[in-house]
Amino acid sequence: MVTIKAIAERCGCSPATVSKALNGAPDVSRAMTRRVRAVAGEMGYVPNAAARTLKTARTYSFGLLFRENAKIGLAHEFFSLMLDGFKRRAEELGYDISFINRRLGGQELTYAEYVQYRRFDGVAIITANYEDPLVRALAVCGVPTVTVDDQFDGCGCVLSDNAGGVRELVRYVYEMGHRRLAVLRGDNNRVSRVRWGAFRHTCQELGMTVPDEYDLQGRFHDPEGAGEATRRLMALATPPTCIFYPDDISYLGGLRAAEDMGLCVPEDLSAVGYDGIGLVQQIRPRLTTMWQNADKMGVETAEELARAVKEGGGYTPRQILIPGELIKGETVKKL
Amino acid sequence: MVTIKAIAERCGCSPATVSKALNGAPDVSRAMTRRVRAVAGEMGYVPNAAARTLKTARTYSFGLLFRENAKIGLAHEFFSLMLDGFKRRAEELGYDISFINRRLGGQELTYAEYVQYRRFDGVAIITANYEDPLVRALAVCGVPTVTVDDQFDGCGCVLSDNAGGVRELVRYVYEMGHRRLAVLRGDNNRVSRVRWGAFRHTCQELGMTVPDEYDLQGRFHDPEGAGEATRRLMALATPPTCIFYPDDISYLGGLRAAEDMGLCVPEDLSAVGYDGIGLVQQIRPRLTTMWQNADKMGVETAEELARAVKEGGGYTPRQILIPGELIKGETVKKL
DNA sequence: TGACTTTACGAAATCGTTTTTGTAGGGAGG
DNA sequence: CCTCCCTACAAAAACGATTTCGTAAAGTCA
Repeated sequence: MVTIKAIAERCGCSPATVSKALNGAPDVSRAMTRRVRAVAGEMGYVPNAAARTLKTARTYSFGLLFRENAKIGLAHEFFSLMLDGFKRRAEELGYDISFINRRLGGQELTYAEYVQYRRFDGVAIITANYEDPLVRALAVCGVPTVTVDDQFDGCGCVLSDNAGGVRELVRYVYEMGHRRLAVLRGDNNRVSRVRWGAFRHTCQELGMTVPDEYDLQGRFHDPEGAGEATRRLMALATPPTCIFYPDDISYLGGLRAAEDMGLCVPEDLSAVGYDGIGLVQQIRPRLTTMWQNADKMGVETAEELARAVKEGGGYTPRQILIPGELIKGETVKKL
Repeated sequence: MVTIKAIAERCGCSPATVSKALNGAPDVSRAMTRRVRAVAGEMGYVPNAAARTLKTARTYSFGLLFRENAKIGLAHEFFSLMLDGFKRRAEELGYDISFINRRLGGQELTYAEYVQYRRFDGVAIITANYEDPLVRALAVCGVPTVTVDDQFDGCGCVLSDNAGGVRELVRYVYEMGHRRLAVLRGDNNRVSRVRWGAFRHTCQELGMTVPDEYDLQGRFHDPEGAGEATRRLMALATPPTCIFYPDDISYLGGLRAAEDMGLCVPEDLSAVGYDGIGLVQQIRPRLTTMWQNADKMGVETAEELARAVKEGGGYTPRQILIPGELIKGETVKKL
């Protein structure tokens, strides 16, 4: 491992000068700078991150808590794309990414302790169980933090415009002539509550009442549950004309259940999803859904976090709302 | 930030003793060890990774090159699950994960240089463009490395049993009575070549000849291309009875194309995929395909890498073959 | 009791940088 | 000529841990 000291010897100067030359300090002559850099290059010098961090207390890396304890972790296109965007933009901004862990040697740390151990410049929480005390403790432990899908004091946050998305979906379905809308809710978390609130509110605005039997508690990414719910809804004396599924994947379960009952989408039953999963758009009938700009959410997370790091104590957290985009597919029939 | 020195003062002992007590060195009395640990606990001491690494030259972290420059990066269930398995197992084994980057300050490094900069204990290359000289240079730069889907000198590697998988698929289709099999190949890389070779070989074994017009060059994860190929195949004077798609996602394009031509799967056309994507299994007709154990591939990658690190110079690279599992769906008709 | 070993701790060097504080030497200005 | 101020470099002190070596004190044994 070639060090700064080795370069100094070869150049006949001091390690201090080498360091400054490599970092482009102003108090090194142009000639010396050139010489040092040339020698460093030909000796194959690569700095040592640990030494640099020890001295400067900066790591230029972000700690990432990603879908911690989620049923579906990476294996969901929406979150994968978000991570992709986050990583790409963070690297462009000069930060690299490490996963936050809880293990150190034999013992178990809290997230906050691990972050302190690694001296991350910032922390991104890309969806987690925000009820978890350990997660809450991490968010407020003093290290610049940006969360996705929920909001904490002092932290920036990036949110999908769920209320706006649902409103647009409901209005579209209404304009297509539907008046009997059923909704299957996702897990009982913030996102789900916001969407449900927007659904009820928009229905009311448009003069539609949602009977209790049209309003079912379900889960995200649960095709089986969605199938079951669909069977119940379509067995009602007056079934809904359109079902709002919590997400595109759940819709697939609904579709299967409907087909099993001999019902065709959209002829006998209209349906909308949420997410805009690319893979689901490949299948027929093309799903009408609200596409979420996952990549942009990831990108904004990185940018906001970089901002928080740069501004330090003077940082005022922002709340960034990312709009979706209505995909008018083939699953909502004109009545 | 509470340091070892602060603890030492509070305990009335030297930093050396604190360090040794915390690390459970044998030459510290039980009483002192207890005292130091208690004080460290109540002062909220967390070690400093940078200082430790600087001194010990170990990081206990793996660098990860993941789907670098791939069209579909994280957003593919197969690779996501692999990453999930890798991360989980690596953490269990005491390593944490950082993405390999190429940026350092203003300048651009090679992968190998970045790995040296961060002093990773090991490197996992979870699929990359292995033709890329930078990737090849990384694999042989001296740091313990495990690759997925390709093999390099001195590196461990984890491979999906593509040959076995294809063989099993072909045999199954043969047993179902099919004799006119067409194949759409994926991108021209190692995986694709292995699969194609196994396809040709098994067909020959079973006494089937594959005419040129049944053997098409395509790409992975390309529904549009697969649709186009399907149209060409089904427009032939004697079309195939079964199409082998390069993967489950491509199959979706084929299915759409077939439906557009008024053909039903599997009544008019049988089809098999590859991967066993969970989402695709949700749609009807259920795809017959070869499920790849992505999670296990990730797990084995972590274990092999940990082994390589532990054994150091004495490590003899192993090649780990992960078998898949035939999913008998509904897309291959009994003839 | 004297010699030797063991136990338990401390001093100090070290890892590779960065950064502060000097300090020569040369040029400018009076 | 003297002073002052740049410029360009060096010396040395950090950063926070680990680790080697040394050494008192205590224990062991003949």
